[in-house]
Amino acid sequence: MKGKKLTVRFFARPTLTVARELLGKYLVVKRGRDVRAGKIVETEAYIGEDDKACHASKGRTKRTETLYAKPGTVYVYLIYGMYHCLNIVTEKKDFPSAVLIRALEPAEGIAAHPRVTSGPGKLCRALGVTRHMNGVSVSDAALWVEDRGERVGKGDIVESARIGVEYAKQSRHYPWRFYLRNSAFVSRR
DNA sequence: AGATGGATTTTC
DNA sequence: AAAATCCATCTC
Repeated sequence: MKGKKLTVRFFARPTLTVARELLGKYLVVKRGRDVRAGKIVETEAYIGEDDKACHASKGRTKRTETLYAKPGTVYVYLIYGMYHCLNIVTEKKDFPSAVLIRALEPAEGIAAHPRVTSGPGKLCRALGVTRHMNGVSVSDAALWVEDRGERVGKGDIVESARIGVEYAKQSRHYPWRFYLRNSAFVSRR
């Protein structure tokens, strides 16, 4: 199955819009002949230095530099020493914002079981994504997002508070997590 | 130079 | 409830 590759322009828009519209799109990772893909079923938005849950709230550092890159840039970081999280930078260069990919429905090259991609750390392991991919662009040949023509209606999308960022007190009031209502592959069911 | 603490997952 | 495990960032 082949789809239409999303351009940088798709990501150069408000982060909440990108987070919503990524649902139902396909994330594809290619390494040599090894192609792995999955439908995006859960995302979270992280927006700007004022967002306490966003890594950029600490300012521009070596680690967060990627968040300030061009839209469409992939931001991968290591968490808890064991897991990687994959984000795609949004909006515009020098404004730190990104969408965290939290769950996939396996499509190609991944076991079709919710267990392997239902969570940001797990899906990176399933896709073979590591911090070495930090800074690559979705316009490169290693990783991209494509539209396979699946329609996602407004009623298919559930909004909720983000996971694991309770310390950012305001986060409770910002429903910046989005997932497909009917997906069995969402984390924290 | 040493301490600290995660946008997680699994297991006891 | 707590371990597993590493590195960017903070503190001295």
